[in-house]
Amino acid sequence: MRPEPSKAFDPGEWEPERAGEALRAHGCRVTQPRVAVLRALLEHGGTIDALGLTALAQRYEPGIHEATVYRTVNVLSEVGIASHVHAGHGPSLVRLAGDEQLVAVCRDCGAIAPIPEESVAQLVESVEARTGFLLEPGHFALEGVCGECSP
Amino acid sequence: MRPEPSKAFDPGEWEPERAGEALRAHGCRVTQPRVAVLRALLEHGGTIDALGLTALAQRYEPGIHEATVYRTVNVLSEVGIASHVHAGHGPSLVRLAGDEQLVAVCRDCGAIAPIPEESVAQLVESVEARTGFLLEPGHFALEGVCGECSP
DNA sequence: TCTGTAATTGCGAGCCGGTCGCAACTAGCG
DNA sequence: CGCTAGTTGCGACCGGCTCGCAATTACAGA
Repeated sequence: MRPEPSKAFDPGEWEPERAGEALRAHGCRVTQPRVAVLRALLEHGGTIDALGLTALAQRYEPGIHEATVYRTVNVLSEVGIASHVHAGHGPSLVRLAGDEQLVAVCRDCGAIAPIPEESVAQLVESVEARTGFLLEPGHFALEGVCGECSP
Repeated sequence: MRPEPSKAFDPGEWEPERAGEALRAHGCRVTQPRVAVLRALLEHGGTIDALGLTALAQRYEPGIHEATVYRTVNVLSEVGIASHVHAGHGPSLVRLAGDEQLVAVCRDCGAIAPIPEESVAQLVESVEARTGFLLEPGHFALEGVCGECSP
């Protein structure tokens, strides 16, 4: 799910150990559920919704509760390890910091496609030049219909 | 989308009578609740959420139910009279067709800026060519920081 | 290593925007 | 004017997410 080898995110970036330090540095405890969520994010390596993330995290922490995943994601965001993306419709998405990228979500099937870096740069630049707005492409998603869902 | 991007939207465009024709042309009935919602949209003249729209519509059709407003908005969208926008968290917004444009919302002050038509076209084209995704600008909003909120 | 204690978790209830099924109502054709 | 299928009102329901609370647990300090 991660087609950009050039600017590729290095998963080692947030190996549990380093992430643990980041957490402690913010006065947060390093708990098993949190590590499980982190590992799930590392394993998945891309953008994922809370439900999927919970499912993945179950592998490392079988009893982990959905609410805990939500809380953990918030903590990870505050600490700068992860960030959440609000997709127009449907659930919001999570990904590791450093893997931030503008994505498009299919309104019919929910498929997620990364937007080519070049198109993003073009947009950001052009919008800033003309409106003064500095877009934050990592924090929102575009909506549309994917190739498979459109006739 | 409509041919006149430079000019402001003319509310007269969707006077109940013309809207009625559009509805009938799609095999839909012109009912009092629908007219009430339409008048509320005309009266308000901008983007509004379903709750606010319901409140406004009550003036013309006192007993109108929230579910009816949602359904009506969907119908109006299908017929091309209105469209809905997803902006970040919170409820989605409705506006009259013709008032459509991709907008950016400032994450700090909530300011809304229209994105230049040209930048949008560029983005849509480039994304479609490279990912097969057909974006639907006007149905979602971009997020960023406006000129005044960023130093 | 053991202990105290405050952060964290699991759990279920709850909130909120939005949708659905169904019986009653009504637009509008004939 | 009567028929009938599209609509409405209503309440139950759904999915995403948050909250309150008792039980659990990380980890600083003894």
